[in-house]
Amino acid sequence: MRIAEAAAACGLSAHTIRFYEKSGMLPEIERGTDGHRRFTPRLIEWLTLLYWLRETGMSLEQMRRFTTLAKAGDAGVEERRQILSDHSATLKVKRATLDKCESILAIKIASYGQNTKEDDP
Amino acid sequence: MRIAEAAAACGLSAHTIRFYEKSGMLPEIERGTDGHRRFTPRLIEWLTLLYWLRETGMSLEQMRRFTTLAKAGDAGVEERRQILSDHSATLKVKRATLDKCESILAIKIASYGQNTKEDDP
DNA sequence: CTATTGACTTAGAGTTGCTCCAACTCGCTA
DNA sequence: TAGCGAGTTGGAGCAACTCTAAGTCAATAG
Repeated sequence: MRIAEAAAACGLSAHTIRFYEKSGMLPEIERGTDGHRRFTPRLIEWLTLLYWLRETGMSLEQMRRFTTLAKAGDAGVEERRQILSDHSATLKVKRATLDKCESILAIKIASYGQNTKEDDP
Repeated sequence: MRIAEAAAACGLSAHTIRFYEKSGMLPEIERGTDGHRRFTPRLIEWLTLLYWLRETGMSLEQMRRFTTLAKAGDAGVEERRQILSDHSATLKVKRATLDKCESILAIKIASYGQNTKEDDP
């Protein structure tokens, strides 16, 4: 699999995949005789996980740490679990933020019917 | 109200408030004889709304547009409503993203018990 | 057998949205 | 009058992309 296909499969752009590689967030990627990257299904899965982590706000720093642990094998499994469950906790907070904002928006939108001066400074 | 209090009240930092002002996302702010900004309750409300919009991912560009419309008064009320309801729709998408990621995390975390090789590249 | 097309490569500049720093002013207390 | 604390400004720095320029390589078209 080449980079364009990989990008389509995992959700990241080709640019971002290269950027992630350079930033040390990916395992070594094999190259073909043409020097182009070749992506295995395993790697696509990894990229897809990174996509979701990033999409929900994990920092590159955290993702780098996570990758480093994964490369180290069994030793880091406990910290890896910790990182993921911490992230899961922050998702709950983010959801509460969305909910709060939605209710503010609903009130605000409703107020426009009554009172067009609502926003004036 | 001075900038520090305003920051505490709306959730934005003093730095960010100044930055938003310079970027044209706030109405004119009065100054005291000392040249310091004075914040009215009205303005605090406005800042609080911006805080929630930004916190949930609205771009500064959108927020600038929204402010411009608000300054224009009644004329822009329809577009303002549109901006807010568009944003509300993107919040629903974001929530779906969070949910999806949470379920991926749950599966991943569970898999660490069974199979510590799970992540290896 | 060249020539062009298209997908890839790299290094590096640009963008967004802050965040912090340096150097300054002002009003106030001691 | 000296120092403190809260504010002021312009500008540098940072994260996480995102895009551009200039080039390589393989394959097909003429």
